[in-house]
Amino acid sequence: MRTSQYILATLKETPSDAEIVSHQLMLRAGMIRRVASGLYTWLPSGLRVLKKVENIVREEMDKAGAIEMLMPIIQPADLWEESGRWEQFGPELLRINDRHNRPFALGPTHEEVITDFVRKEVSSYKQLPLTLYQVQTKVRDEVRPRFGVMRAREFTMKDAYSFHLSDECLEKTYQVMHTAYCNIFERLGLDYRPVIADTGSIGGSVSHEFHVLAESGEDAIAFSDASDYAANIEKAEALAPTDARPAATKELKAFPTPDAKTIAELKEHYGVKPHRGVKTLIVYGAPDENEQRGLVALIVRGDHELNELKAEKHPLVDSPLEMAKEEDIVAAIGAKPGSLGPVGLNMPIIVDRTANVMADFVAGANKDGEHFSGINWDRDVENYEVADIRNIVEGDPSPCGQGTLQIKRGIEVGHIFQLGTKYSEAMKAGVLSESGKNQIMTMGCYGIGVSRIVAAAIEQNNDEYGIKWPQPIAPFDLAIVPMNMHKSHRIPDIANNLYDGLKAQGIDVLFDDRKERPGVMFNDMELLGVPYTLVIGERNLDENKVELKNRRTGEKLMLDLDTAIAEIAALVKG
RNA sequence: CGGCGAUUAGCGCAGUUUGGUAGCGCACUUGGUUUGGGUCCAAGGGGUCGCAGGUUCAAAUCCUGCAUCGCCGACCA
Repeated sequence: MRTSQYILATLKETPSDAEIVSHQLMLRAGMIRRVASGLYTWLPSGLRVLKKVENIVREEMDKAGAIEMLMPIIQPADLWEESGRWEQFGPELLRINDRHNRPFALGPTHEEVITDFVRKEVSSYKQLPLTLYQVQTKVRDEVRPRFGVMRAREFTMKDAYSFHLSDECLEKTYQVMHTAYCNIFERLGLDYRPVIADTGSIGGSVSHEFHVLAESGEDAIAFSDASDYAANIEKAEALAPTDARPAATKELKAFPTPDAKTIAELKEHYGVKPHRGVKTLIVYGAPDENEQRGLVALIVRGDHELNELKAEKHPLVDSPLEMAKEEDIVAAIGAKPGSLGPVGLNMPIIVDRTANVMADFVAGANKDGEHFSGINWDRDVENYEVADIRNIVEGDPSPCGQGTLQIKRGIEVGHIFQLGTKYSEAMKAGVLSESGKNQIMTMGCYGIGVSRIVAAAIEQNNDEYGIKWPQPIAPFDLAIVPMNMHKSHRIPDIANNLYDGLKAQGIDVLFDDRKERPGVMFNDMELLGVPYTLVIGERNLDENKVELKNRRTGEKLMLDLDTAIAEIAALVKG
């Protein structure tokens, strides 16, 4: 490609609404432009990267035995009603009506369509197991799109679905896909981790997320410092403390706290250290046989956070978890939030494991402007349950039994699930088994955020000059930058010959043939992150040399003009 | 969905307090100059100042409504 016939579209200034470095650099390097909130046009340079990522994903999927197909973005509402997700999905599912006023959804994912396809086309156990995939545009009407293509409303995703007769067979394919995912992120040249994850709205049992590690990541991941255990923070178990609860030494005593409604204020005005008190959170309980929801109290140590996901999995708690409204709390307890505690509380109480080993602690007195000190479990609070309902914190023991936990941030770029029969059962997707009986298939699903990988790769590979692409996904392998070509007799011929020769070697070359000053060209190529720059100037031609610069290492190599093509080809492809 | 802020040329911004003919830098066009790391000089093109209404002799500027975009929050009692 010649820059004179290309649209480089680099910017000197950073558009003001770009927050994180990948978004800024994608705009500045001329990869994307915003069309509306969360909607982007991919410019040629951006598309080149996107395609390279896509192709690596494709090659590894094919190697893993998955078969590519393509499903529509627009999907009929009936399929979503069948799976129950038409109601369940919420406003993130973008819904449209056609000219006959029939309802459709723009697909945020394709479980319904693929399950419908397979139940119609696959009828015998002999056709299983089967893994199908596509690389396609997904639509999710995000509450808050941000960070450019990182959280866009329209994005490119690779989604694969596997179908099996048994859970054992599903587990086998799941492992194959897990390995394929690791291969993909290795080939992309990214620092990543597979982590144990929650299954969320997609459903199912076993699940792993693949995270690219980056400070700007939206997810927190807990790692063991002594094993390869890694889990999404929302999923990491907080083990029960090994220390036994100390004996009670203090009497239960009320004290006035008119200025304290929060743990922080309690510390500031009354000197109560957060880890010596507990937080009492009131949520709605699971509905009873009359569909009535009572209240449930959740208690965690003052310096800990409630883990919503863990709490809503408790049978007493309604799912999804919902914090009680203030008027319901006042009606049931007689005190407002800020003065609540477990003593004399007339509702089910769930106590976090760590809060359960506290003695002589502080909590609200269930009377506005009053707290108790010297509270002790069993003596002052009799009926309660103990469960793991808090987020882990750095330094907690690892659930794997080895080492302590550390927390890092990551960008979720892949997520794989053992779905089980959630969709196949709802949509009656079965095949005839060996014994001639209809049997519901068990399913797996495997997603990779292709466009998000592009942004994540930049988060991990940039410097003050711009992007530093890993070779396999760079928009171009090499840029030819001639010095003052229009003033030279021999440079145009030599540059053109090198350009043709390198292209013939299958190398993606960007030939900067603009009539620009050298500095402009160097800056643009560095911003765009092209891994190698081949500089052709009179100075070195006198010795029959050209200069090859490595974007990542800054290393400069002087190449002999006659052997340059072969040497570059070996470097780029090796 | 709640709070805050922004909206003036393709991009980055000033002008709004105190109403009086729309500005700067970058980018773009033309000519010259320069040429191994974002040259310099000169001349140009480009705007219904987000939209609608109001006040006024006069509105980018004041008032009202709306839209769009962004940030923060959406359990932390």
